[in-house]
Amino acid sequence: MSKKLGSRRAPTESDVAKLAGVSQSAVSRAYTKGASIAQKTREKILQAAKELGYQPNLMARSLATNQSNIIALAISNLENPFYANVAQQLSSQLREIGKHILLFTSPSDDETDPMLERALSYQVDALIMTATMASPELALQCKKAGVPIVQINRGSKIAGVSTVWGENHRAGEVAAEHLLKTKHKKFAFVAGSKTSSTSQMRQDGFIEHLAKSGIKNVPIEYGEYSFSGAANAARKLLSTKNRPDAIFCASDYMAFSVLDVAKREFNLNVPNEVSIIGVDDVPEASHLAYDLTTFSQPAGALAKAAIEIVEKMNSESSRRAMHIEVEGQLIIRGSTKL
Amino acid sequence: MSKKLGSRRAPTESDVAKLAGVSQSAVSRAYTKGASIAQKTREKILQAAKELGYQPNLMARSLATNQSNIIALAISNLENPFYANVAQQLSSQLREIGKHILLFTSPSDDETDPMLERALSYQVDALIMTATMASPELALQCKKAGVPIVQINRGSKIAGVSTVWGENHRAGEVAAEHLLKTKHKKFAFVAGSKTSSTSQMRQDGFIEHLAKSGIKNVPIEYGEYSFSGAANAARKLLSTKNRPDAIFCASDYMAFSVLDVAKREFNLNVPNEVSIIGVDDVPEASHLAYDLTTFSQPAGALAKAAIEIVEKMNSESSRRAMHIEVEGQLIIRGSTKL
DNA sequence: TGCATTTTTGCATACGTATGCAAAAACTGA
DNA sequence: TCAGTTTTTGCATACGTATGCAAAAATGCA
Repeated sequence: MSKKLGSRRAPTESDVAKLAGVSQSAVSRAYTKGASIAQKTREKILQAAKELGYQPNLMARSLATNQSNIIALAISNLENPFYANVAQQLSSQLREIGKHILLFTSPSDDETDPMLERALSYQVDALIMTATMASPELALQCKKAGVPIVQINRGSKIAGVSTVWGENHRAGEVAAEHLLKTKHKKFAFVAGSKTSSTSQMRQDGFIEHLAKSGIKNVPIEYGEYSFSGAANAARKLLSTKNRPDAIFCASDYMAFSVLDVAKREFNLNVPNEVSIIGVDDVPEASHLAYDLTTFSQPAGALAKAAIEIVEKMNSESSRRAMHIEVEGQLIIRGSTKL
Repeated sequence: MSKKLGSRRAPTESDVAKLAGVSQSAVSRAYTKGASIAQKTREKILQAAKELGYQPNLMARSLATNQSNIIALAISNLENPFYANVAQQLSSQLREIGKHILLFTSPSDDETDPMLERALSYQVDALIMTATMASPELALQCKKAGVPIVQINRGSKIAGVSTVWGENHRAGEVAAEHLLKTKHKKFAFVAGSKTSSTSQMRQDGFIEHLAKSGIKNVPIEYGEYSFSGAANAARKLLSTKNRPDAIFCASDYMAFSVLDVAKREFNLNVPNEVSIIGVDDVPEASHLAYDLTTFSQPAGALAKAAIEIVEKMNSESSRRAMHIEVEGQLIIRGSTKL
């Protein structure tokens, strides 16, 4: 019947100003930390604002200040609990400093997503990427726009891209060391994807450490970081005549799949017939169904480091990329024999 | 050394206009679907834009049009794979229509989050909530601002709040029916939280259907939708002298925990000594470690329904809340005996 | 009290895009 | 070719907030 029933536009600073009997700029200053405004005036304004239910229009603010308090998060796969966990951590840590996440999920791992350039349209303060890689063009655009890029858990050869990661090389070493110490003989590795530097480093640490003890020709299969891919890798590894008694997986998520296959399809006793180690220590790893030995990669610490970088680069409008390595440790559970 | 090395501001429509030899408004029209502009002019403009690497400033656009193409997603717990899945679905479906998600994670389930009011500051086009409830005040604010609220998988008694959910009551009925048909005798229910209408409906369906067969006094424990909460619930249920041989859980996530406890702590054979049914059919439910019988609640369909509502309400600037129920089905796996 | 200093205030304008309106240009048909 | 019609264009202004600058008010000090 009526045209815009009740949808009067939201109150603005001018409305508040009128009610409080001051100018619009005064209202603006009342909300700006450290602005020059008398205490009494501010109170009067906040009172008026409350009365009207005023909420600042962050789009307008962003336009004026050229920063949005929005951070773009590119994530490939929320189903992988590790990344879900990182997202959760980022979100809750960012909310404490008044920033929010604009979510970009990309269809597949490890590909560069053209959609990401649109993120820049939102004037985001930074771009945090997990398990996706920045394309050189994107990096260039971001550089031009002064938007820092931080990659969590992926390396980058592109200058100007910051990185945060766990102790990947050491994860491999420590896994190898522990498996050697516990008298395993035949080793195998389930890698992520061929292009993943993270997976590569874990692999290097593992293989190199084994080599020191004279162990060569460790079989490697690619699980592509997916559940089904890892299952296939496990099937290949476990059906060879020379079946491994120790499998190191480049991620917990894949390790779960390998565990499933070993136990249910091959009827193997874990850990007595085959031990399995993952990397990440996602919450599920401690669930009794998996009870997975794993090298931890704490999502909270990764998130914290990424945010630190973003804040620093934004406040100093610095262009120099930063790199932070976050410590992990081996968590011994029931999927490896003693 | 120099002040703002290379951080020239991003090109604007005016820059493009100058290069293309047209007015700023022409550039704007070149990007506006259905605007009045000659084909040749548009091409000239797009060419110039490409040359400059121009990206529209969505903040400015939002300010002018009063809509942002951003949808706020409030989610309590990304660790619960069901919600991670819903988020993933929403994100990928929204990207197809050029919209994006601003993520709000709240610390705890089922609480209303004061931070959410800030979402309105971003001029979001809609607010989608999963496993969190809109407070009446928030609903009022949204109504004033013309921002539709859609709750996924939670009921709401607040007028004007739309809802999307699975067949909760039927889930309980079907679970009860299947357990009866397969000769179970002693039943139990692991509920979510006391305030969750979803849990309540599943419970009602379950209890009522059992009552029809003369089964009364079904024990109920609250798992609070958390892994540890469900573990405690399972411990209580399984340590009674009259131990149940069939447990229905209000979510897969809790069912996993119950499975863990039954198998590892009580050394029970699942399904021969106790059968377990969940609700959701998250991807993990099909993993061999759990192999969980469950009543499905398809995340993709829920997301689709939610988006449908948002689009409809926005295009018609309608105020009438909508309610959609999405069909599910019982997926029989190895956690229930035949 | 009067002058110098500091604090607070309002004015004016900028941020980048969208759009109503009128002017200009491009068509149409005879 | 010309008048009438339609399409395309530019001008001007609006959206809501931030901020440099100068005016005004408040404060300090003698």
